[in-house]
Amino acid sequence: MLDATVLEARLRPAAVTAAGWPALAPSHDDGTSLGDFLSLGGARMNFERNAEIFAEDDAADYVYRLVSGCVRATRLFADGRRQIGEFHLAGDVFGLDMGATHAFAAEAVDDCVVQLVRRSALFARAATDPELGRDLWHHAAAGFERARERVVLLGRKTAQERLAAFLIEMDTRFGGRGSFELPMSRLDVADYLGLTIETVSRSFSHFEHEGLIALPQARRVRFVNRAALSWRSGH
Amino acid sequence: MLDATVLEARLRPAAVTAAGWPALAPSHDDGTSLGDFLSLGGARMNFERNAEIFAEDDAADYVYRLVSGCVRATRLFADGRRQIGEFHLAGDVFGLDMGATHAFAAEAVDDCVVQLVRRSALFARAATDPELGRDLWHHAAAGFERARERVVLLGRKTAQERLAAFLIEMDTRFGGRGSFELPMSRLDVADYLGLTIETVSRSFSHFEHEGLIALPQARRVRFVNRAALSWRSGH
DNA sequence: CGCATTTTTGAATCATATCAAACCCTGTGG
DNA sequence: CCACAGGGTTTGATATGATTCAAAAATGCG
Repeated sequence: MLDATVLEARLRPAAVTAAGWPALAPSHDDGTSLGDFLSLGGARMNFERNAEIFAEDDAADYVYRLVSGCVRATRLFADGRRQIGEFHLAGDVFGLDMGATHAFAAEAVDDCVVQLVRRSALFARAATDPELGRDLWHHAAAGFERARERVVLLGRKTAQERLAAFLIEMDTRFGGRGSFELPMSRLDVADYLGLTIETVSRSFSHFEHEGLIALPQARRVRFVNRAALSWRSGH
Repeated sequence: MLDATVLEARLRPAAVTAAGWPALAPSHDDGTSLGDFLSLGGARMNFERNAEIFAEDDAADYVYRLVSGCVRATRLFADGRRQIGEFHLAGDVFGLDMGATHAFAAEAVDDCVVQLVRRSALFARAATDPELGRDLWHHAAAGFERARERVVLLGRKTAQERLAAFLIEMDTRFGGRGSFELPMSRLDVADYLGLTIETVSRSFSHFEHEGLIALPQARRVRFVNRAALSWRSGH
């Protein structure tokens, strides 16, 4: 739990330049007063593996911050096809839709702890707090940039390029140590990358046989040749 | 490339065409003070068909508003693959990236008139104008929502579903009259939908033969059975 | 008109999906 | 300690939607 002192430290007054809305290093985690707003004011809730946090078309009255665990944003077709829009990891703020209802459902990939506040409270505060307003823009703009990169990935990359890009993204988000545990199943990865579970599994095996990664367990990934993997991602 | 010097050169009176921008239906544009800010303060520039407005990795110092014409946001791979991130139509604001450089290039699909202001001017104003701050959020959030829908389209829809969704999107943006002229080539459509030009052409022909659309000319589309087309889009 | 560009159509090929089955964990209970 | 069960993962064989290669037909333009 954050106390007021930690909050002060995170507000980073030095970041405000003459321009007013400086370009911050893009990151999944806002690490800004938006996150702090959620951290401090938010009620806490637990969700177990596969629990629905909110459904598509649910009223978008709350904004969420993931304290721990992993969440997937999903869109389900009538015929069973599924697309995962994004994965959220600890620290990420999600559920902040523009319309009155959520455009994607949110489900717990594993056991999750989230904090939530009313969207109206956030907007009310933003009306008087210019820094929070700037952070809201940052949050939306960062989401936009990630989504555009995914458009490129899904529109033009091969199965192996998609998986390589995914592994590098996950490594980066887990700290860039080149070794991490995936919280999601192969099926989740497939629905994130616009592929089938079999193609994802085959691509994993392919990278392992090629010596780009090691897979001590199915969900445990260790980079053996990061440069080659990065090359394979198609940049 | 568009550095400040080149910009100055291009801003000479010759480049500034005659009066008042036409009252075009704002498609993606918010129609808010963000658009107004660009409309009122912006210098005007013309670009002819296929001209580059800015390149990928160019400094993102300017924000643009399309007065007339159509612009494509493109990402080019080293091996020639291309993905179009979005099409911008009259009224749209574009080029407002979060980072220091543009993540996509912008090119004129047909002859275009754009207005532009320095991003720093926009941000400076946003620091003191809460309404403009809110509009910036709106702009980014709307872009985010569109990009997410495209993730679903590219990740899970068939070629025909993609084209149907595209035609409905274009019709909506052109006023929803069920009859419109596409400004872009089949190749542009293909690179927008993550397909090849042949597959796009075949899908057009298929819809025509099925009686869903009429194609008096290749780029002139008239809806014959909108409901069926909408159904085909996979929603 | 004649030439370049764009679009359409056809045939062959390929990457990925689909169908099917085996494998491998990990927890449970005899 | 082993048998078993169930979810998750991998692998194999085949099918298919989209791509690629090729060429004809429109379209537009000087």
